[in-house]
Order: sequence, then structure tokens, then C-alpha cells
Amino acid sequence: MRYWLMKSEPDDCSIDDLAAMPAQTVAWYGVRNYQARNFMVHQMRPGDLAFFYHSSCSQPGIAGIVRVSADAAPDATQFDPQSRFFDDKATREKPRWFCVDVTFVRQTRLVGLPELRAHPALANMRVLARGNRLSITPVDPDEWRVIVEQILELDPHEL
DNA sequence: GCCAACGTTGGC
DNA sequence: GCCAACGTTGGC
Repeated sequence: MRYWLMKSEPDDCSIDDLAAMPAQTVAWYGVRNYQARNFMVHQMRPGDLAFFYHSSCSQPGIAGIVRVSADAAPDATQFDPQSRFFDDKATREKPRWFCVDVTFVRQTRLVGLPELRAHPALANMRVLARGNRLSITPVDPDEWRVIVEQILELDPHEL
């Protein structure tokens, strides 16, 4: 199993919003970047864990933990002309965009960027890299452990 | 609102 | 297949 970091704009879907959804589960719709899409299609599997990251907001940072709960399936918003994610080059026979389902695991205190940057063990995290824009990034198992056990002081076996 | 970084588009 | 122009992301 793998670990991930998934960005969401809290104005769109915050960790609280996810916790309030039916079955506390949401399809990760709206990804329109091939690298992020390919992670979902080729590498993310049910059971993988991910940090839920709030981006483009006043308090960017890790806000919770989620679990991948379904394999990638076509993203319905690409077919919907009313959606801001509509893609006229996509067809139902040949979808371009896919999304996994993620399910709420728990909320965490907010771990902001300065706190992440303060840990030498996290120096290589993609989300901390200059100019990083990728909305889904792999997280190293060692980095996962540092954040869960040392920063959040959680028991990883309870996730 | 600024601006650096990056991805995509499209002419050649 | 190159690359300039453009649009978007996202922290500050």
C-alpha cells in the first residue's frame, strides 16, 4: 500500500465537508492534470492512506487523513456541460479523466507549511518544493511516519 | 493582488 | 518536434 497527499480547496470541499457527506465518502472529481490522473489510475488502490491538504486558503496545510476507498472510475463532471470541469474532448466511450473515491478517516490539527519545513526528514516532500502545483503527490513511507507519529503524535495502527 | 513556476496549446 | 504565448496554480 502507498501513501499520498491530496490537495483540496476548503471553500470547495474541506475535511469538515467530507466528514459530513453520505458515507463520509467523495469521488475526487475535477483533477485535470495528467500526472495526477495517472497516479489515480495506475497507482492508487483501495486501502491507501492520504493526507487531506487544504490549499489556496488562509491556512494551507494538512487538515486530516483519508483512505482511498474505490479504484479510479470515469469522472462524471467531464461529461456535464454545466460543470466547470466539462471537457468537450471527452466521450463516454473514451473518457479522459478519472477519479478514485476517498473516505474520511479523521480530522487532525492543522499542520502548516512552516511546521513541515521545520523537519529535516521532510525536506524532500513534493508539496514543499518550489513551484509545486501537483494536486496529488506520493508521500514516502518514512515521511508519512514522521508526520503521523512525531508531528501529529498519532498511533499509526489506529488509522 | 502579485508573481514565480509549471502545463498546455498551437503555429511553424 | 520546437518553442513562444497563454492560462492556471498557489503561497505570500
